[in-house]
Parts: sequence; C-alpha cells; structure tokens
Amino acid sequence: MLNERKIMVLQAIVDDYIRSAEPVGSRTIARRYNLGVSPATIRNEMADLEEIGYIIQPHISAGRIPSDKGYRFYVDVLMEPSAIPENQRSEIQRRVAAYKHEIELLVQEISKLLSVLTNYVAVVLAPQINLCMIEQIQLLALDEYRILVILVLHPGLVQNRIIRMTNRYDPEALPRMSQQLTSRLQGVTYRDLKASLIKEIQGEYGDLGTALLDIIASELVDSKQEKAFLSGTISIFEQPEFRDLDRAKGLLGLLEQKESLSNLISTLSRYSGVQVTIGHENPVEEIHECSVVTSTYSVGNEVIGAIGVIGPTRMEYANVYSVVEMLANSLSDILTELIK
Amino acid sequence: MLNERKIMVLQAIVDDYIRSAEPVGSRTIARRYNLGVSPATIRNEMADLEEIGYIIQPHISAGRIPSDKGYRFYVDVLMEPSAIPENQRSEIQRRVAAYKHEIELLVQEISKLLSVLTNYVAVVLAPQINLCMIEQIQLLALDEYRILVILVLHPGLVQNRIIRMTNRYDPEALPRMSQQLTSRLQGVTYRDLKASLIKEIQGEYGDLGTALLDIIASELVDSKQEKAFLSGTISIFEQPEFRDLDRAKGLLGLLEQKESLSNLISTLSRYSGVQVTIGHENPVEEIHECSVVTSTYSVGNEVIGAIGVIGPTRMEYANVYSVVEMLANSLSDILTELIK
DNA sequence: GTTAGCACTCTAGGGTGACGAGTGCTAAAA
DNA sequence: TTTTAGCACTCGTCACCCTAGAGTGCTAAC
Repeated sequence: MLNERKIMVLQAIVDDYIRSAEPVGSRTIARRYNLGVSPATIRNEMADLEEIGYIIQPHISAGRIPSDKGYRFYVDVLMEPSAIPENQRSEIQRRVAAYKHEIELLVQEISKLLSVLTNYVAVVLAPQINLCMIEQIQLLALDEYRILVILVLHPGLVQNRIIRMTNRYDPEALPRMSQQLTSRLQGVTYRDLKASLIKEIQGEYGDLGTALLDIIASELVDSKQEKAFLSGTISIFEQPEFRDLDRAKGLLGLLEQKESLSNLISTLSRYSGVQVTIGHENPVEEIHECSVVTSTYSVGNEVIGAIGVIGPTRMEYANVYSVVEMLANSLSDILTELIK
Repeated sequence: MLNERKIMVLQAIVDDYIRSAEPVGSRTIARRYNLGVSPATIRNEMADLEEIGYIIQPHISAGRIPSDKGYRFYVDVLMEPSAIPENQRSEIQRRVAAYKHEIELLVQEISKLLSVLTNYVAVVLAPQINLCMIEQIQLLALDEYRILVILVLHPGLVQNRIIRMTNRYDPEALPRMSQQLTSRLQGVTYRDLKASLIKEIQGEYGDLGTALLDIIASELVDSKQEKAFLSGTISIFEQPEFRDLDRAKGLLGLLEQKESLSNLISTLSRYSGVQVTIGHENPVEEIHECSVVTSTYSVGNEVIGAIGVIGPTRMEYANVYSVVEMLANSLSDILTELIK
C-alpha cells in the first residue's frame, strides 16, 4: 500500500506543514525535498495518500495537509525523538534541583520548563495524594478548642488541617491517640482513609474520639481535587491556527477549568510512559484540533502523577516527545531521591 | 468650570461608552438621555469637556470617549457603588463558607466568584505569610534521618517542610526543642524567623541544633513567594478592546507572570480599603489600557492580603467596586472567625 | 511509469465607491 | 447671551470587484 516514495512524500508533507502551517503543494515538495521526481508524479502519489486518508485538501485549489491519521502514522512510524544536547540536559537538572525541597514549587518549575522548551501549553498534575500511603498521623493541640491534624504521606507529602472541637478536649490524650492511629493506619492509602478511620476509631477514645471522627471524616478527606499547574497559555497565540479568537476560546475555556483539565491529563496518561494523542482521538471536543503528549511520573515504582503538553495537531512531535520524556524522568528521579 | 449640564453630559458619555464600547456622539446623548437640549448644544459642551481633558475624540469624525481623567472624575465624584441584593449576598456567603477549612480552596473560590460576578479577570493574593506571627513550632521525627518541621502561624496558617540530617539525630530531644523554640519564638513574624532562629539556637542543643540551624535557616524561610490565584482570564476576550490579539497579548503576558502580577496587586492595594487605579495611573505598561480595582483583606486588624479585578478602563466601576468590597469583607470575616 | 502542458478553481489582498455617523462653524432664533 | 438649525466636510466601514498566484486534475506525449 505504502511504497517507499509515498512514505517520503508523506514525511515531506508532515515536516513542511509542521514548519510552515501552510498547505503543502506538489511543487514545493519537488523543489525543497529532492525526491528526484517531478511535481506531477508527486501529485499522483498525493492523490493516493489522500484516498487512504493520510492527507487532506482544505479546499480544491490548495496543497495538502496531514490528517489525524497521517499524523498518527508519522508519530508511530516515521518520527525519531530528537536528542536533547547534554549541556541543555544538565542545565535543566540544575534548575529543577533548586526546588527539590518544596514539592509545589518543583512541580511549578517543571511546568514552566515544559512550556518554555516546547513553546506549547504545559500542564503538570501535582502528585496524586489519593494514592499515597499514610506514614504517620499526628494530632497537635493548638489551644483549648483547636487541634492540628498532620498527615505524613509516603513520598514525603504532608497534609494538614486545623479542626475545631465544639467542647473542650483533653490535650493529654493526643500523643497517645496519634501513636495508636499511626500504628493502625500506616500503609492505608489516603483515599481509603475515611473508611479506615471510621472502623478504627469507632467507639474508642470516648467523646474526643467521636468528635474527631465526625470532623475528620467529613472534612479532612473530602473533595481533595488534584492540583494542575499550567504554563505557557499565551503560547497558544503564537500558533497560526489559533489566531482566530473563536477557535482559541474553546481551548482557553478548557484550560481555565482546572478540574476538566486534570481529568483529561490523567485519562490520557493512564498507561505509563509517554503517550501521544492526536486530534479527534482526544475525548474532549474542545481539543479535537489539538494533540496532547503526556507522560506519567513516579516515586519508586509507583505512578503518582502526570505531565502533559497541549498544542495544535501540527505539533513538533519529535521535540515535544523528548522533552516530555526527559522532564517526567527528572521529576520521578527527584521525588524518588527525596524519600530515600 | 464644570456646570451641572457638563457633568450630566460627561456622565452620559461614560455610562454609554461603558455599555456599548462605541464612541458616543452628540445625537445619541440627546436622544437617549433627555437633557432637554439639542445635539448642537451638547456638541458645544463636549468641545469644552474635551478641552479640559475629560473626553477624547479617537478620530475627527467620531464621537467622544472618556479619558483616564474623565474616568477618574467619574469614579471619584459621579459613581455610586451599586447595591448587591440581599439574596445574592447570602448565596455568596454560603458558597464561600463551604471552603472555610481549607484556606487555599477558599481563596480560589473567592477568586472564581470575583471573576464571575464582574466578568473581568480576578486576582486573589493568598494570605501573606511573611507578615504572620509564629504561634507554634513543632519538630516531628519521621525516621532516623528525616525531621518534619511544622510552623503554625497566627491566622491559622500552617507551613511545613521535611528536612534531612546528614547524621543520625536523637529523636528524644525533639519534643523539648519544640517546646523551647515555641516559647522563645512565639510572636516573631515569619519574615524575621531566620534571623531570630539564628540568634536563638546559636550554640545550644549541640550537634542537632547546629545541623538544624543550618538547614532550617537556609531552606525553610527562603524565597517564599506569595501565591496569586487567577480566574476569568478568558473573559478578557469578551471585551471588544481586546478582540485584537496583539493588544491582549501584553495583558496576557502579565497575567502569566505570577510574580509581577502579585507585585502589582500588592503595590496597588498598599492603602487599606478599596482602591481604583485607572489606565495610565498603573505602574506597569502592559495595563495602561486597563483599570484595576483592589482591596485588602485582614485577619482581625491586620492586613494580610489583597484581591483585585483587572478590566478595560471602560469598566463597570460601580458594580466592580461593590463586588470587590463585599468579597474582601467576606474573606476577612471568615479568616477572622477562624482564629477565634 | 513519468512528465509537460493546460484549463480550471480558489484564496488573499488591494482598490473603489457608497453610506452613515459625527463634527465644527455660522447665522438665525430665543 | 445662549441655544438651535443647517450645512459642508471628514472619516471609518462595508460590500464589491478585480487580479495575481498557487495548486489541482486530466490528458497526451515521452
């Protein structure tokens, strides 16, 4: 079906269109990529490629542009992830390492780098605490009515919340409770905490226990949405396809809805490793004109988050692929290092 | 200088221009706002208003639009903050109260509300921890090498960081240290913590103390930038003046630079209460075509943060003013309530 | 199987002219 | 002295037309 020359023509079309954002004509290909044949021959090949569905003619007297299917073939077969030069690589390591003690800043920095290095929109999902395991629980007396609950989660994440008792409580009881809760709940995931707590505390610790239970169960664990860090939103407007405001609006709207966005990214990155999702393959209508390159990152062997880049389907796949891969790895390395 | 009729004409021009974004002509004013005089008379008044600098003619055969100076007069003299209906007010209170236990979510919610209620870009600066006072310091043993440092700050904010010791330490020493540090450093502001810590720990606590000191001093307090929560960025594009991408880009760029943005907002809100800054009054060039309405919020009597709305100079000042005022107050109330 | 030539299609961009909104000025009216 | 009507003039907008240029598909020749 696809002889060597067709493949070369397809590659030429994809490369040229990614570069120029203009439909690619037969003459352009003949001139710029010396395939050793005339424009007429290339036209014939293009007609075939169009029939298979790899390229599209926006209107009758224009050149061709790749279809989603064409991009898919390009990504799966033709593309070679571009190597990132060693000096740039180490420069990045250096910048990232500077934030390693403050996970939120670290994640934000990764997001910035991701957008700067790709010139597209970058999304980084913060480590998903729901999947993390409890390492320690501490109850700290603040004053007569307020208690500070501290949860230390496995890869070095800390969650805390202040709760207020309606009645006075006995501060003396807190250390013992902390210890017991810790020893009983160690290893439970944050997501399962609520159920486990109810089972554990039920009927013990008297008044304090019951009150704590109520409050903790209802508040501590509720609706902990994943945080998404966004960078490079304006880079959208560098892309000719989004010079039209109405077309950009859909995407912008999606980007502003952090929840939909993090859902999207976590859906797309459900398999570990780098994933490319092209145009209409995307589950959300707003980005049917976009491609998304995602990757998961992990602590040790455990996947705990994802990063992604969103750009037009006419995306520099090779570069984006490499950058996403590298930054996801850096992030994993740093987080893994942290808990050693 | 400004007789009654001139003022009415100015008000008409501002009102109409805010509504329509189209230069306002003499005939329109005569027709829509019945001042009881003919267009020709209004033209004369307009010529005067233009001479004083309150209005501007974009080109010779167009109507007039208010100048920054005109808006300033409008805001200072003519505008009456619009009343917010009681049912809407309580609806908002309800929505906000739902997040009161998680300050970050609360602040985010305020930001959303701010943009929804005004249709402009909303910025909320998270409580500025630098100014908060230390309430309690706790050191918690995580394992043989890692210590969790918890700082409870005055209006119910909690900061924590995990530090790693190069040598083993004695976990038994931590509770006593916590207690001593707390009693000595209570009341010190977060900003001054570093200096105070050095003074306090110096030479005490042996190895552990020195090690802790090094690490805490260098890491805990460093570069704690204020967080800014942004909402309604896309609403920019609803405004006709930003339909031109190139003009919107400057603003968008600013919005993406969180640091500049929080600097801007905190500069503009340096006096407590609601502040309106119009067009070229703004210190940053990117928003010389914009106005900003800001307000501080406080815990008790202490100002600890600010919120703001950014829109075109052609902004619905009356409404924005009220909304900003109300939400800043709500936020203050809730935070103040929290620490009681 | 490849290529040159040709008629055809379509878009982008520039130019034109009518139209409408708005102005300033002058002279008359109040 | 203030207000108003009338008029000539200025621009910006929009619809329209036209052309240049790029690209195609088809056919016939190589």
